[in-house]
Amino acid sequence: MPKQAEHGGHRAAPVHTDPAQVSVLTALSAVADPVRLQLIRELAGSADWTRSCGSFDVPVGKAALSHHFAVLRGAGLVEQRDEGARRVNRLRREEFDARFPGLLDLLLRADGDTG
Amino acid sequence: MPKQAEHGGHRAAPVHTDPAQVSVLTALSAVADPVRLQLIRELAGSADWTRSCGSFDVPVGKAALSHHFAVLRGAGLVEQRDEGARRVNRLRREEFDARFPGLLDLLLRADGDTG
DNA sequence: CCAAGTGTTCGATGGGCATCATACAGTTCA
DNA sequence: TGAACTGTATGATGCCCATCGAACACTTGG
Repeated sequence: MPKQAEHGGHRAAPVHTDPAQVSVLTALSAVADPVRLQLIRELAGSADWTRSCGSFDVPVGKAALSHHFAVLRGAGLVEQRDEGARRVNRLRREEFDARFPGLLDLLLRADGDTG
Repeated sequence: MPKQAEHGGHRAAPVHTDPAQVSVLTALSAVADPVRLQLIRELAGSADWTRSCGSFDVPVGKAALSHHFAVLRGAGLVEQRDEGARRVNRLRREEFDARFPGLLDLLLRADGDTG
């Protein structure tokens, strides 16, 4: 039978930050990076909990990728959950938008230019 | 009589960038800095063309300050005009807001925390 | 005409961050 | 059980950027 992550599981759960207690500067710095911007946009185009970390088309190695997701978590932008061997993601739309109204919309609508 | 900056003046006019052709990443990077954020906020609290570059209460030398204003110009956030020996500033509220709706409001309203 | 004030430019410096390669820890499946 | 896969942790590296000091250009007022 597939293991169900009983009694917490053996893996270290990802540390999350409540968007409510994220500073403006932290949020802006998190978002002012081409790779992370791409991650956010790609994530926004997918249903919640359907994208594992490795499933993003990003020109960096997996170590850097892991780092970027940590930054996004620290900015309250992304929530992660372990699902077997994979770690799946969810964009914290409403919570983040409550803290920084309009910012997420801006990133997702801004003419697609990332340069 | 006071000299009126006739026929263009001898000083190099500041180079401006139209907000309409500023990339999202450029705008975010410009704004994701504590000193520049403070400049924007202070500038937003003053009437247009009333603040010279040196009049801001910022913990950096004048060389760095000059650099920061250049970045803000390059992001389409600030317009500058020479007025005698001083260079006075104006926040390009409407133009910038037309390109990045809500971003400026976000910076100015975001709970005053800059950390 | 000279001194004081304002701002830019230049070169150098330091720190932070993005990245990588490697090693490691869990998970899945044959 | 062992090989393949997914992601994290660590140390090293390189680069970008914020900062500074100093020199320079221009303006203003004595």
